[in-house]
Amino acid sequence: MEYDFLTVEKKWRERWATDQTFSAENNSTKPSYYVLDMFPYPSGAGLHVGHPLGYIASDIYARLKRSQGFNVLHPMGYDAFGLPAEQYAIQTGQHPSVTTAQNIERYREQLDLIGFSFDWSRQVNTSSPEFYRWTQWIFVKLFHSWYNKSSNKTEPIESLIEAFEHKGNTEVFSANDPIDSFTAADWKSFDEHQKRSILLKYRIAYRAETFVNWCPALGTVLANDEVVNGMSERGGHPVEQKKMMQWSLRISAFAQRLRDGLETIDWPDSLKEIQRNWIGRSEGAEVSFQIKNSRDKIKVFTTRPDTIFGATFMVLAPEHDLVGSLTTREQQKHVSEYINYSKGRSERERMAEAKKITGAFTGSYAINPITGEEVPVWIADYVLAGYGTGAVMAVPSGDQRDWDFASHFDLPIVPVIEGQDVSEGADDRKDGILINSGFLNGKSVSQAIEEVIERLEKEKLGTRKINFKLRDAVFSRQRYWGEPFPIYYRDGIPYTVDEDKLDQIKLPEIDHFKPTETGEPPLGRAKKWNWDPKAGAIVENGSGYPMDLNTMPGWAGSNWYYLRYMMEGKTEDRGKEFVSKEAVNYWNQVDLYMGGAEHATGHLLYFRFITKFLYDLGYIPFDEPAKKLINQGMIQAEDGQKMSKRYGNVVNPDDVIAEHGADALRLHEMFLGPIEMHKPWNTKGIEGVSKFMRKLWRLFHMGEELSISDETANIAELKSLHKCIQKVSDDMERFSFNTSVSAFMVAVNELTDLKCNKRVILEPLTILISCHAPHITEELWEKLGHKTSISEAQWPVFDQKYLKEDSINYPISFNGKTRFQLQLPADLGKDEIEKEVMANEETVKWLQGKVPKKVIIVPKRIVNVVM
RNA sequence: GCCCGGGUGGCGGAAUUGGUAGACGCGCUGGAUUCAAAAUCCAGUGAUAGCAAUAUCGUGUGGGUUCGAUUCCCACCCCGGGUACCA
Repeated sequence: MEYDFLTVEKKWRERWATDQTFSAENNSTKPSYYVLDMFPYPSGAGLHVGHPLGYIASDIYARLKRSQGFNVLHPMGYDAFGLPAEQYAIQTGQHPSVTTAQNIERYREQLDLIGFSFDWSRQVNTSSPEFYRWTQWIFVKLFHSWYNKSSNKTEPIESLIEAFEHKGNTEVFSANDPIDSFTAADWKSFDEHQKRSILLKYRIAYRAETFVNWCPALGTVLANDEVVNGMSERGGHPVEQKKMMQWSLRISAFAQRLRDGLETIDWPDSLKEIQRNWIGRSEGAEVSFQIKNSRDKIKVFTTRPDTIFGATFMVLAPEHDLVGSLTTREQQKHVSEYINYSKGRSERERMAEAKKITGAFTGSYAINPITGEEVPVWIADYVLAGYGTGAVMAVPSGDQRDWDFASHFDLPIVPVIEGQDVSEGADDRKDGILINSGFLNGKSVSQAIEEVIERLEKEKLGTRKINFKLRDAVFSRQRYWGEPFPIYYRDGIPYTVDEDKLDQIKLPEIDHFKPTETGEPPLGRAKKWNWDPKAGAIVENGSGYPMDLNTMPGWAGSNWYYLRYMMEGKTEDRGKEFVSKEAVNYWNQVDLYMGGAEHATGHLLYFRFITKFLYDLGYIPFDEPAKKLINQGMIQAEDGQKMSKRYGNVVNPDDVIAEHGADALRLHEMFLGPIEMHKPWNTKGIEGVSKFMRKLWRLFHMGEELSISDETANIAELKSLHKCIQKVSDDMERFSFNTSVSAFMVAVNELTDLKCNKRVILEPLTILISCHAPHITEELWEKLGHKTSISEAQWPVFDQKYLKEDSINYPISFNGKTRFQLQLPADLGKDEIEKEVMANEETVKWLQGKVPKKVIIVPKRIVNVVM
């Protein structure tokens, strides 16, 4: 009888479900191991064969760890808030929760077919009130915290208030935007409105008017990582810069720690590099330029303070705060025309026309703090309002953009490094000897940087400064299908709903999911969306304080979901904490996190950020969420194109499973190539793994009957088995699943040739294969008479002694070319081999009495005689 | 432009530390079995020359280090990813 995968797979699918074979225990004496997948967004399209690739790999590893005696947490859930469900709702009028529930059901069916060892009892759904109640709770914590740069950690806002009460804000060193200083007495004289306005500028979750990415087509703001080439990541609509009042998270305060933390985690180098570039650290100095005949100062950031003698003009971003006061009467018209022009250019136009040089002179002059020279102040949109101070000292000899600008507007270009050629363009050399630079002449670049900064700091004209590209993350969205903010407003000041009342803040029912006629977010349509703090309840509009109308972005739930899985039981039963101390102490960090590299600057950064935040406040005992991360590649269509409903090239896993079985699908996906590689789906190849499974099945059977002997094994059989144990164990430990599949294909072929049907060989072989192909091995395991699941079987132990050989064939080569081979006993030492080689008849014949310079012996490989 | 990866048969890919390149699978060729097919099994399969043993060449290109290089170093070409007025 041939292997009947349909019947066998159905049997074990049901058995695993009823026995709850893979549910993890929080009380266990075994060591813990946490294998996590990036949970899917349940879209209407269902899964294609590319989606489960990472899940299969992590499932294999989770099964391996179980066999090795670990208590394994391997959960799954749904990242269910988001735009597609909402857009579908706008089109059809169906509530997003209805379509989301349908999609989840479909996903579950598809996932179950593949035979994953997920602990479904711990499933999470970010859009369920029981879950998002805790997302809201974390937001409340973010709101009631500030970043203390002196202790370099997050602290409760109470410690800031205490500092204000004692010393005002002059000695508080925080990661907030600069605000006016005040004394302890001032603070005490402020009313609540004033105090709260000031505190808002310090909070980790704060509301402020900033330049944000506004997408008119989606009707919402977007975070930087959700914008690709000036277009929205979702839908590809144009995005423009707009100054708006929005919630933001102060992730920039964590920039240095997010960068440093990369050194402590085992993540792919390429991914760490992407995060490093995104965080974008640069060392340099902040320098103040006094404006001539004015009290105003322009602060600039530069990484090259040594070139300050070459700074022949200044450029401000058109949005810079000082533009108004610096513009002289004569230049007024000119400047405002330019500001209007640059406002009218969309982000995309600016990118497309990057080479176009534009700008306007303000009429003012700044005084170079080192040379005392007067330099003109210009505005131009090649200087970004959002980076550094929004102003630069332009050094056209060293910076190409400054050079282009200087050439176009006929401004002076002064070389400041020996040998600099500025006739054709800027000459951006990183080392050399300074010239035309007063007291820096003759110094090297690195020396000059140090001396300028020292001088600036001594004369209080500037400071050493490290700048980061990482911007604070805009956290509010003008959408319906997301977590509502637990925030209400009194006199325009945000207040949080009390922690114990958060379960009141559920998404309100509304009749349409579009923005209101007055341009408010969809929640503006809710008839009952006011808060009564005394009653602790949502009340009819007009009878309480208005609630915030925004919702949180898609990544709000996904940045902490991994902690929720640590709690036992269904979401609604998981107690009064987002995660218990006992659970988080037992499971600790994620040991293996599997997911796509496309989340490098989004989810994977926020995930690390929120972990550091919760660590600072003492809720969790670690400040990096995942020790090891593996990025699975993408499976493309056979022509290398992306698999998508749009291109009609989707291969459905259900169809593959119906034809070849789930185990064949699993083996085949692993066999396609290294896990992290992008690769096209190959239909032909699956025949190979189907053939392999039939061979495996036949190894246990004689005709229809199970045919297993209790004889002891011979050397050849033991050698075959132990070769396989060694290779498969090594390969799986380094996540090389394609070669581990090869290894047991080799073993099955060898044992078939040896006509081996011995229990002592086949039983451990089955365990080796069980992680990759769980259904067939479970069936064989039961046929062998075992009462427990194969996932509880112990991983076989490798024994070197079975691989030892009696003799080794040494290829003998002279000057790198092989001449002949010599059979020698395997246990000879290097000296003995050399003696044998030199005494050998053929060697003597070849040497003709000459003495070789050296004889190089590489054990088991080759003997090289060098003349 | 800058920063990371990578380039091996007809194809997907092995080669873990510098040590017999091409494991394993697909495809292809020939054979066995069969009325026939499917399935299965056996043999072959980097290129060139040869009946063969064998020889020569061969890991993007050119050079270098080494007894020995897919692996290390230098220069270049090509492909993939990230990022981009970041001062």
